This record gives sequence, structure tokens and C-alpha cells, in this order.
Amino acid sequence: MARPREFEPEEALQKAMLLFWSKGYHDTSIRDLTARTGVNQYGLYAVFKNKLGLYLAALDHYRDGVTAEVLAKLKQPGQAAERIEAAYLLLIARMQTADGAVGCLIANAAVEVAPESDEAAEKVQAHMRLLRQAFGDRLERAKTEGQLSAEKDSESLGAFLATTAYSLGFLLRAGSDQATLRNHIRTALTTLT
Amino acid sequence: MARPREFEPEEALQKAMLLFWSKGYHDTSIRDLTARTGVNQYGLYAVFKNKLGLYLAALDHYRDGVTAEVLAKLKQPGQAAERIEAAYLLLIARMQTADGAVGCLIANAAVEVAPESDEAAEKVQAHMRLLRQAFGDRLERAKTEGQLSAEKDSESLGAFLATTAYSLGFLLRAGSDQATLRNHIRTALTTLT
DNA sequence: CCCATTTCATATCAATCGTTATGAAAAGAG
DNA sequence: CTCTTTTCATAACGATTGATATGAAATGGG
Repeated sequence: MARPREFEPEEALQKAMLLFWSKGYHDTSIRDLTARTGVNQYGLYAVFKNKLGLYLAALDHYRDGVTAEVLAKLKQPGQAAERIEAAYLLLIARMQTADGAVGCLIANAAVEVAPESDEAAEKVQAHMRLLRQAFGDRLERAKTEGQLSAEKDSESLGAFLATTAYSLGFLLRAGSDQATLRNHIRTALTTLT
Repeated sequence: MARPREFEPEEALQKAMLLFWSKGYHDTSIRDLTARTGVNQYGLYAVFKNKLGLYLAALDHYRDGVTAEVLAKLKQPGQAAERIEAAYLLLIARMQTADGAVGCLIANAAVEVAPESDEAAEKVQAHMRLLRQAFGDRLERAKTEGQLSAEKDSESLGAFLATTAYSLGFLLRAGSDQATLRNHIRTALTTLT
């Protein structure tokens, strides 16, 4: 009983996320977003309310896509250290898009947007909790499987490994080469032994 | 033989740096900068050429101030691990200004500005080299003083410790508490043993 | 087939952006 | 004192920003 929408919100969100991911929040304009998504301004505002709303939705979309995939890799069976390394390597692959070495969208948001938006800050905090929990759980499991010393504090080590994930995003966006990234992963993993 | 300047470029640069540090590059306008520095637009443009020029000068000023002080602390005599920790703690103190937990200006620049400015990217890279070298040198010295196993790769460990400094900046800007920062330092230092 | 409703494609809005131009003010040189 | 030069304090510039308004186009219900 009304004109149908000509775009898929999920597709538009994916494309918008890629643009925010690459250029950041402030340097991405609404017109940039309409050009990239192919969606007119009316459509974007109708679905996502405003620019910040679209950005916040992109943060959620990142968590549900990239982060979920990486954490799934983390949870696969096997040696904990190997799975953690595999998760890091997958993350590195995902942080290089068609737009270049864009890093971690959440880490970028923490630097650029969180200080001025409580909602963005909360999403960053939630993402950090998610990663801390996931790495911490993985280490707890490693303990029960006899892969990690019972004397290790899996919570604090989990927090360290979570931060390491964001560090990889920073290194990548800062233009580091693969050898530097590999070295950082290797060194970080020595904290488990 | 002409009207004298009514402001001190160094003072203005310091104030401008603090504002860029807190709000980032894009969200800081020329008018914000004139208000904060007390310098009229003509003066800023005359000395720093344009907004990007002022920002790049702020990056240098950060290196010559904050970074130099932290690396001086790193080079003080004593146990390497203790000096590194002291340097990290000093860095954390410096990354909390009157404007809040602003993190590391260079890390912020890497995320927000480096992808769109070759000059900013080069300054970020140079800063990363500076930190890598400083930590690497400190570890080499620790080896000669018998504080670090000769089997350790001080270059790769130095790179890791340098990245850890930027990680602290990220954690701080992302709103982490002091306990999280201390934990990250403590865990990172276990890579030396 | 027509009407109510929603989206589409633009046009437009005031505000702000980085940058530059303008004229008064302030200094030393002659 | 006058002239030249540079800075100061603003005004102004065109461009772009996020957001909204406008009318045509497209659907399903009656």
C-alpha cells in the first residue's frame, strides 16, 4: 500500500561500514555514504535516523560479522596457542579490505569517536568486554585441557590478549608490514608459557 | 621596522597540540584553535602555513616533549624491566591531560590522519622507529649488564615493547581503568623473562 | 481505476569548514 | 614626523557539512 524500498538495509549497512572503516567517522560525509551505498539520503535517514545512528549500526555490524567470525575461529578445538594465533591471523586478513589496511573498526572508533559520543564509547567498552571474555574463556578451557598452567590468571591474560587484537589493528593501520605483525603475535603468545 | 608578533609560537603550538590531542584532527577547527591558543588566524597561518602544517608541527612537538621525556626515563640506569615499567607509568601519566584521558597523540594520528596524509604517515612511522630503537637499545644494554638472556632477540622484543606503549594509549583513550593498564604492563613485561 | 501512503530523486536549508582579503594598529628607519 | 613593513582583528570567500523539504513515482487496498 506504499512504494517499496529499493535497497536492502543490510547491504547498505555493509557498504557504509566499509567506508567508515576506511575513512573514519568525521571524514566520511553523508554524500560519500549515499554514493558508496547507492541509497538516497532519505533512505539512510529513514532507516538509521542520522549519521551517528548509521555509524553505531556499523559498529554492531562489525561485531556481528568480523568479530563473530574471529571469535568462532578462536573457539575451535585444538591447542589454545594455535587457535589464538589462527584467530589473530584471520583478524589481520579481515582488517585488510579493498580500501586498504583499515585496521580494527572498534579501535578506530575508540580513538576517533568514543571521546565525543557516549553511545559509541559504550559500544567500544562492550566490544572490549566481549573480547576479554572470549580470550579469558579460551584460556580457562586451555587449563582444563592441560594446555595452560593452573597458576596463570586467565582473566588478566585474556585481557592482555584482547588488547593485543586491537594492537594488531593499530599496527596495520599505521602501515606496519606483515613481519612486524607476525612478530607481535609471536611475542604476545610467549606470555602463555 | 614592523609590528611585533604578540604571541609566542612555541606556546601556541603547545596549546594547539593539547587541543588536537584531545579532539583529534578533523573535529578540531581553525576557530577552535584560535580560541584555545589566543592567536588570530593570520598568526597561525603565517607561522604554520595551514591547519595540516600546525598539526604536523604538533606531532613533532609531542615527540620532542612527551616522548623525549619518556625515553629519557627509559634510559636511566637500573634494572631494565624496572626502567621500562617506569617509562610506561610516566607515559600513562602524560597521556592524561586537563582535557581527560587523551591517549597517545601519535597513535591517534596513525588511526585518524595517517591514511590520508603522507606527511602524517611518515611522522608516525618515524616515531615508531624511534620507539623501537629506544626499547631495542635498552634491551641490548640489559644484555651486557646481565639482566636479559643473550638468547632473546632484543630487536623483536623492542618492537613489541614499543607497540605496547601505543597499546597503553589506546586503552587509556578507550576508557580503561588504571588496573587494566597496570595489568597490561605487567603481562607485557613477562616477555622479558 | 483511483486514492492514500511511502520512497525516490533532488533541491534547499542554515551552519560551519579552511582559507584569504581588508583596513587599522604598531613598530623601526630615515 | 613620515614612510614602510608586518601583525592584529575581522570580514568575507566559496565549498561543504548534516539535515530537511519538495514534488514526482510507485505500490496495494478499496
